[in-house]
Amino acid sequence: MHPNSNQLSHMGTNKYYVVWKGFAPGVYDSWEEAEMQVSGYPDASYRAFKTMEAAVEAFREGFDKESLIKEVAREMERLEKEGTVIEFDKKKSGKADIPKAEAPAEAPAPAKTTTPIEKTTPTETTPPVKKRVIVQQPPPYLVDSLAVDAACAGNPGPMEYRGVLVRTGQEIFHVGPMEGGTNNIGEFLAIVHGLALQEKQGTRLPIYSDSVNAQKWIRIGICKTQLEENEQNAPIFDLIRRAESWLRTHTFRLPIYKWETSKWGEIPADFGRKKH
RNA sequence: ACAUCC
DNA sequence: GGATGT
Ligand SMILES: [Mg+2]
Ligand SMILES: [Mg+2]
Repeated sequence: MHPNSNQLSHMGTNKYYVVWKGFAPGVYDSWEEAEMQVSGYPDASYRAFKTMEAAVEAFREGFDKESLIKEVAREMERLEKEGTVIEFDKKKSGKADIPKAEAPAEAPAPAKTTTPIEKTTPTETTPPVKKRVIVQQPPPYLVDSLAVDAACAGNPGPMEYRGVLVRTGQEIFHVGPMEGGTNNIGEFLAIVHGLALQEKQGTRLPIYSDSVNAQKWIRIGICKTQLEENEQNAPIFDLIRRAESWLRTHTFRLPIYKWETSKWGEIPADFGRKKH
């Protein structure tokens, strides 16, 4: 469901758009602005509000309350259908066999409110009267960074990986699909590719990966996969050897950080094809 | 258990 | 539900 941007296109829009998860979370007063922050962002979270006050308040909550409520409602319905009895009584409960209900989903912790960011320095092209960005939270991660991720259709299965600029979502590299890889091989190769490419380009963006496993393999300089080589996946093993060799023969390194998926949502390089 | 991939 | 990994 997308807010409609067509109607009343003249004389400025009257809605306010909260972006909780997007390239630059904040409150925007035009769908065009908001859309730039959410389109192409995995699991983007955003909603339109009628007034700036409502929007700012909702943004400060740190998450989309509306969708959380709907989630909880769906869960209640599901439990009801299963015949699960939810017990709201306090400590004292003499009743013997009441099936235990799952704890209701907890509200995510509100985004940490750190110092308000200075507005992106207005250029001459910025409309002077009306600020377009009403509220802007600095994201908890480094925006000047490269995000990498891998995917495979089955594990093992056809494997691919890519890297994107966190700031813009722009894809910097994309390899595959290649037959018969594992998730972990892909996550490993993605990081090495990010390092090698940046050395070649002369850039030094820190790298985000959501794979603790791959980060460890980078540290030890070895792809410790248990997958066995065969004819089908030979090209992947070729790549692995090249990657390990690169790590051995180059001292060039960059900070590699854990992308905290549970707090920040899917890494921007995600392929967005998980179930659910 | 944690982190991922389907 | 199943696989890859520490
Ligand atoms: Mg990943
Ligand atoms: Mg992913």
